[in-house]
Amino acid sequence: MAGIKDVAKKAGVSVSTVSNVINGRHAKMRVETLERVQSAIAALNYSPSAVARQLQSGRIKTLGLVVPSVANPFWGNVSQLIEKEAQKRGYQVLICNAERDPEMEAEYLASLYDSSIRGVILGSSPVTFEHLRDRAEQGMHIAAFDRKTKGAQGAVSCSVSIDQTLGSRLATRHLIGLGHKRIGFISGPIGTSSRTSRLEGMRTTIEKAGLEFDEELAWLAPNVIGFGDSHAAEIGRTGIRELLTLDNPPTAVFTVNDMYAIGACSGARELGFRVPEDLSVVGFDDVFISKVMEPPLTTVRQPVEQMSALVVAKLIETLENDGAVEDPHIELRPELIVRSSTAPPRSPD
Amino acid sequence: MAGIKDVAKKAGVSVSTVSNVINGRHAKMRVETLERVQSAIAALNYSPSAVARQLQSGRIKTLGLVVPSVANPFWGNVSQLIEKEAQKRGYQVLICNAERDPEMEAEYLASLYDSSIRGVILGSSPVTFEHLRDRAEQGMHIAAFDRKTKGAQGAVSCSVSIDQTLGSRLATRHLIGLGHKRIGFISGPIGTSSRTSRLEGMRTTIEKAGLEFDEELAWLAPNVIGFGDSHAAEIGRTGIRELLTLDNPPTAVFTVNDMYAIGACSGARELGFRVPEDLSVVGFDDVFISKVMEPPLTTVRQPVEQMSALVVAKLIETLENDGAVEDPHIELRPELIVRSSTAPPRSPD
DNA sequence: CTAATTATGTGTAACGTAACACTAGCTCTA
DNA sequence: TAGAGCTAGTGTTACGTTACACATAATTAG
Repeated sequence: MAGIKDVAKKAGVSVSTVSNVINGRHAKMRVETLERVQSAIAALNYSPSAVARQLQSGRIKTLGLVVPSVANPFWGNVSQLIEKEAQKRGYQVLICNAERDPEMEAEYLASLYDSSIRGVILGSSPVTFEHLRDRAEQGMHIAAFDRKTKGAQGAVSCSVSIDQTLGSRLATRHLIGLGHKRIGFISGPIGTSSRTSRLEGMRTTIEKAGLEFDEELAWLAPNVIGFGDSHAAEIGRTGIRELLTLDNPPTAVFTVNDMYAIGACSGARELGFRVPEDLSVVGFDDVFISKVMEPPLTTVRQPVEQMSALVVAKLIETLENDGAVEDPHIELRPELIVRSSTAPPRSPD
Repeated sequence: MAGIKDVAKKAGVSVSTVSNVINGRHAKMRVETLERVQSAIAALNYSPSAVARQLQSGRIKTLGLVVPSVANPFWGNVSQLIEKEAQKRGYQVLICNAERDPEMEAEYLASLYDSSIRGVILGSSPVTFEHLRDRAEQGMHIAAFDRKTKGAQGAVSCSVSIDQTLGSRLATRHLIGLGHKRIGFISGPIGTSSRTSRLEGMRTTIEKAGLEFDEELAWLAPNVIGFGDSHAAEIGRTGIRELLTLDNPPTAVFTVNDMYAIGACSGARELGFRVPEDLSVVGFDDVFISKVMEPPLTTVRQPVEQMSALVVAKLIETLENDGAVEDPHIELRPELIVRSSTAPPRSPD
């Protein structure tokens, strides 16, 4: 309740002086005055209003973070890493769960914009950035996480991602190397850039190996509202059930993230399939649960710590140099982590 | 960049008129004027500054949410539910990962306070609220989630929790009913209200059953920095390893949350113990993974949807009536979900 | 025809802070 | 002793909005 004026009155100085004290500009100030101001601050339990400061200065040290949902452990983890990283640099983070819904994303961006936030990390890798282009033109800087910039020219200021195609190539090669010939693919409603790339990588790897890619084995979740990242495991379960009840079911499956993989393992077991004896499963992300689940999951690891550190660094650099950053688009390499959810197929044809 | 003045100039009206348009007060306005203003707004791509509004009005429709870490799926899920619930009521949510560190909690509260936020949901159930009392006295309203109010008088405005003791009673009784006599307990560094209650509930239930509670079987994680909620499964793994290598190991274990339980299952398997044949495991929370893991986890469910809806309702009510709410402290009942991680002990003594 | 009333806005002071240009009083120097 | 230079501050404006009291013109009532 107490404002800078109250402090000034109490200390018998001008508001400017109080402002100087607050902001550490007491170099040429008599200690006596300094102390009087300080004790007035303490007495009134005064702390400056962040809102007023923002209005005055124009800039806020807050970043927006738009993710599908923090209920998904992958994004929960990433959110935490990003928040920590931003904090190191004196920035706050405002987390938005947009459920991969372009409309919600646009609304969140609008709301962030109105709050004077000009830097946003976007974690949902939508195929198109059209719904965000307006904001970009209004001066928001958007950093894409987990997504290449192709098709987002102009809208995206910087990006950090992994080589998605390499990731699925690693997974697919591993399965082919084990002797699998019919490999399934499970994804949410395709419609994100990273997922499309992962499917593409798998397809070409299979074909390059001289095998046939059966489109029937690529299962894409229907795009049902409220059936998104918060219920990822459910999607995996549904997907594997459909694949395994096919006339000619796959002997292995590659899922677009670990949550789907966990659900797939569960769904397979319900149908009497053992993992990995009857079905090999490869996930993506290397969420911490993958290591402790049964069986421990073979998966493609994304270097999320590094990625998080890089996006916030790049975004802040963009913000503080108003758009001018060298090397704004970074692509890292994923890594295959082989654990126990994959094995040679039971009966090689 | 464009402010209300620019719009006013462009439309040839006063700022007041523009303000009236923005806020829907165009009842007694000529349509012609209204349209002129609207097209000026559209032309300049104007949207009002939330910051300026806040400064002027004093109130912000934003709630703080302090959780241990959204990287923990339980809190990730709760955060999402709370955000959604708040949104329904026109409020935003600012999520803070405080790692159960009282110092970080106090800092976050300070930062929220400076941003004019006066309503905070606290999800870490600290034993004491001393570090937050100052803020409460400055006029912040704190809602405790997952924590009873005992010992927090004055600091906490409202609370929603479950009957923690009942929860652990249900879990313990279930294990005793299966024939277990040596039941272990795994927790993070005790030091949260909910954890203390859960241990107490277990202890008294065991004693009431005429069994002896062996203090050696209550394993509490050391309080290591950076070894908190983000690495919960690791803690469970470490804990069970110590318990199972005891001279007289337990035949069952009750963990303070599902993440620990998952880690415990993993750690047990590493030592050659099968779940549930050689070791029964009961978790707490009923995180979504519990259902799909192998074996599906027996656990105590917290009605998180209901709890989330209730905290935000109570907190907003508190805020809008400035402290006066009827029935501010709500306690719900947890529920035991029996799945496949529990079974009778292998060799009854 | 005058006064009251209605319709349609307008002008200005807040909100709490920071930046910037300013000043009163003193000390030094040539 | 005039003026330059320093010390230790001060006064005012601006940031973008809303609230509230006020103004002007047209319409209506008696």
